[in-house]
Amino acid sequence: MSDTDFDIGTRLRLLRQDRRLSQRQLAARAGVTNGLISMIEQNKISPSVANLKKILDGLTTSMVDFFMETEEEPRTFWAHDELPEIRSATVHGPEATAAKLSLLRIGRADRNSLMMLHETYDPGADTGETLYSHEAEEAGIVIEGRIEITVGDEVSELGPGDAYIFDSRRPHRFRNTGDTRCVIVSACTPPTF
Amino acid sequence: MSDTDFDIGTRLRLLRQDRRLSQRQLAARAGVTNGLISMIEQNKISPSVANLKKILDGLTTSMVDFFMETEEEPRTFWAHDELPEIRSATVHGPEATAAKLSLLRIGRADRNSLMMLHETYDPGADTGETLYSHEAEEAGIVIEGRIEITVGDEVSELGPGDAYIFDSRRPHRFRNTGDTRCVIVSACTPPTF
DNA sequence: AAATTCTGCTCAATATATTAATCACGGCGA
DNA sequence: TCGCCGTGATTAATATATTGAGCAGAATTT
Repeated sequence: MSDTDFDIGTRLRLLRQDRRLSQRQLAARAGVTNGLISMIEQNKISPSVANLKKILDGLTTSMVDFFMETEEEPRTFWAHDELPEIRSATVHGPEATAAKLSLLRIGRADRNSLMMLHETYDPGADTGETLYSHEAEEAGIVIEGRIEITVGDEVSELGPGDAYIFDSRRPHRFRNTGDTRCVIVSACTPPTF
Repeated sequence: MSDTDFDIGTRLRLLRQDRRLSQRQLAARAGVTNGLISMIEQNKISPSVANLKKILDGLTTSMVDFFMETEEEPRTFWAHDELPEIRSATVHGPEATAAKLSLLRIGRADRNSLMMLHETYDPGADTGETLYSHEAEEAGIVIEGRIEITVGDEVSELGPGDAYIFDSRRPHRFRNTGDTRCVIVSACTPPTF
């Protein structure tokens, strides 16, 4: 809820009004219906990129230009709920209970040479064996709860204040085997995942 | 068919493979299903911008960066079927017969100070009264067929070789009243529509 | 080899976007 | 005031995207 809904609607509306076009006029140019444009401008729907492109063509604007202004400029400070979530998927555990895993990202692969994550593991959450990525190192420290971490053939359960550091190419897995949620703060460099 | 379908699929696939992620891994990160990613990579569907954003977040890539490489660099030459179409909508005439109007664009408002159009009016096609846009001038010459042009209170029917030039702020309308299609080549500056 | 676990792709069911038509509101002219 | 045409918003019907499960093939392990 923090990231997926950036305001396409008003951006489009402003652009259209700048061109002095009504929704119907733009619709005719783009080859879509006016209702669609109305919905989009109210952020009631998320248009397909194909249709968005049609509309932008009608405004003689490119995708890049459109998202350029939507795009946030390089920032320094972020409120917690502004942090983009990477793994929002609900991982289904072996039991019926679905375990959740949340990764909030600080820094971006294409802008920074360092990336941090605020990781929250609900009881039962499990990353599964992950691939070895490019040359990278990652480290972290447990803030709250307990977590079982496997790196290569080493296994350890860490609690608040405990920490880890390893080469990302070694296969690794994080599992919350307890019944209380676990919070970790980690960092990696370079942020190539 | 020339413009709306730029190749998002392979661009996404390349990006994913560069990150050494499988479709499922990426899907988990993005919070969507692997099937969806498969479809998108094959260009079988056009994803919603919301879902594309989710996926790009999973790849720690921004919309701008994504479309940047999709974007064509400044070009000089264009094949006819590469020209982007502005007004692809089928305008329904008063009769049951739907009249078509096609505008192919040469040059872009955000890059050029001059824009040209290759306009094709099927029999019955009609632009309707258009708004007066910003300060601009437009001119054109008829290549094929005949067209009735209204500018302000002046009306004239032009044939092959005939031409026009006027201030865009004056209300204007183009109508093909004949039974054969009409082709016009026009130019305007600045291209603010 | 057989079993296991990947990979990406496909299909029916479902959710969502898109259309086409209509609505209510406001401005404008008779 | 009445009707007419413009605007943007809304609705039910339709088309499309998305899900969730299952498929076959390739690579690894036993």
